Amino acid sequence: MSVRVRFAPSPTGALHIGGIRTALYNYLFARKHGGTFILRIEDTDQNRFVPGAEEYIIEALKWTGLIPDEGVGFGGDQGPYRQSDRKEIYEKYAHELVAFGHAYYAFDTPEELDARRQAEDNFTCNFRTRTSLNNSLTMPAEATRALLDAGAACVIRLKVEPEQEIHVQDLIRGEVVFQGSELDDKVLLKADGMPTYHLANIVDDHLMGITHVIRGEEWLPSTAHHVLLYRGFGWEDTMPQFAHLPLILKPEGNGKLSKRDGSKFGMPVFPLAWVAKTPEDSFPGFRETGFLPEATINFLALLGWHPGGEQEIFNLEELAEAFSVEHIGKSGARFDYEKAKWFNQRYIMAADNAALAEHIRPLAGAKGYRTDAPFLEQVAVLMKERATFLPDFVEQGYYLFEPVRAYDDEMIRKKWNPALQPAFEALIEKVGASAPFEAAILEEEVKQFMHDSSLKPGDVLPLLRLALAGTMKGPAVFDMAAVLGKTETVRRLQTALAYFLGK
RNA sequence: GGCCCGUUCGUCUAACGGUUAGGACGCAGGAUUUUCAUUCCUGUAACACGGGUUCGAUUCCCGUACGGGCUACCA
Repeated sequence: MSVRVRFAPSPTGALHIGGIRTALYNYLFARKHGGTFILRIEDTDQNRFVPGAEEYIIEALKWTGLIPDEGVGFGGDQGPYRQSDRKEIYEKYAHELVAFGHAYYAFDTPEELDARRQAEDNFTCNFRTRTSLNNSLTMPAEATRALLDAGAACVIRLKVEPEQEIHVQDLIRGEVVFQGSELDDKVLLKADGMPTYHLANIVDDHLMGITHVIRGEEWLPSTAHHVLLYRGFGWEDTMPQFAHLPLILKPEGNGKLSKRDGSKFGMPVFPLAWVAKTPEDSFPGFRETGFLPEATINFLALLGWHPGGEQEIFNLEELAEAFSVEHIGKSGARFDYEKAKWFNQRYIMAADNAALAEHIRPLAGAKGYRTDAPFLEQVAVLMKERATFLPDFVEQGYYLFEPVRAYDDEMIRKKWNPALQPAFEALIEKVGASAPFEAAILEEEVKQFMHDSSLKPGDVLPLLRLALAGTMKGPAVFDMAAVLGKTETVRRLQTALAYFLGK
């Protein structure tokens, strides 16, 4: 049987970076086994629905290159893939489960249950308490019928039998055992007619032929209920295999990575920016911070998984080839932003100049800079070994696009000397006469000039660099000069000389 | 509180009874580059603790501690 896996997020807001990792592992598993990767939208909670969240999820998957084979926005013949479009299906199955004797109608209102929770410690709906609640188990059949016919608000709950052990074979954790007596009677169908996660999940996974459920560890405790549902429906023989992923933890301190950590540590924890009504609720993503999607994926893949061996850099195909559930770690992985930056730097360095130029174009355009490909490719060549993020090309390397904004006065004080003026003027003349204006030739000429005028490289080169870039950081001086062109180079030398003299 | 899961350098991890416990990030030092970065060397640092099992435990079992998750008509 061919592998079918699904990524099933809820459109309750921006998709967390941990969600992307879950999608990634599902994607890799599907690719590895020649299977199918499905996107299913789990929007059964109408109260938590957030407009734009579904679009965000789809865009995030597209950005990272984790393209589903089937799903909302991606076609497929096992749909609909949005749970709110499948409401009647769940209702039918829920009632069927009641008929089978594995579920029951419960008429207790949320308020009544809350009252019991207040009054009793550890109150929960289970085999013990259901005998003292209002449901089709405790009420005469006619009374239940009457309430149902009258349209009384009610939910359908799973009837968990206490005298049983539920064994879950987890691909990552091995066998996990739960006692039936410890499990609560989970709501399957809510009063509004919508299913809960538990019901919808099992019905959809079964109907969609899902073979492996790869999801976050937070689902491990409820997996026992899920097994009971498969059993109740008589689907246990085709029940998918489970793999519960370790969570992504905060960079420091306790707990799992949260939205707050993003602003707290000044780093993205979402793939894409989220634009909300207020700035406080908006935040940038990996994309806007200037991460390459390939680097983001590589970083995420290794957060909780490693194939063994000493390779660190993997593209998507290599990841899919190397992927195996057995190598997924069991413990939570701390989000290591330094490592994420390292990956990005590596990917920028290794990137094709033309591709980098395309990434730089919108950033340059936003600042009103030149955006022609030949020029941007030259910028890429000069800056790629110095950039951690994409915006670094136009921010750190701004002087390649516009005149020097500020000079490093400290350095000028060290290197400039009024006695140098004649030599500097002669140098400007020399540079202005250089042709063709190329880095290697220019370098040769300037070296000859230094030799002829008995000047040391340390006397001249730093000043040249200061004149062109204003700072001591940056690409080789002659490379910069070549990219700037003769006219601009000479202009900057003159401007700088005037500035030096004014000091 | 109850249930479930976990625990190797600061961080991500390798190891699947016998290793000088390996790699990567970070950090520190050095070389190259008369800038920065890159590159290349070197160094730093870990088997949570206590019992077993075994000729031998980081590795298997039990317990403790610590961490995490779940405990909604949320997913």
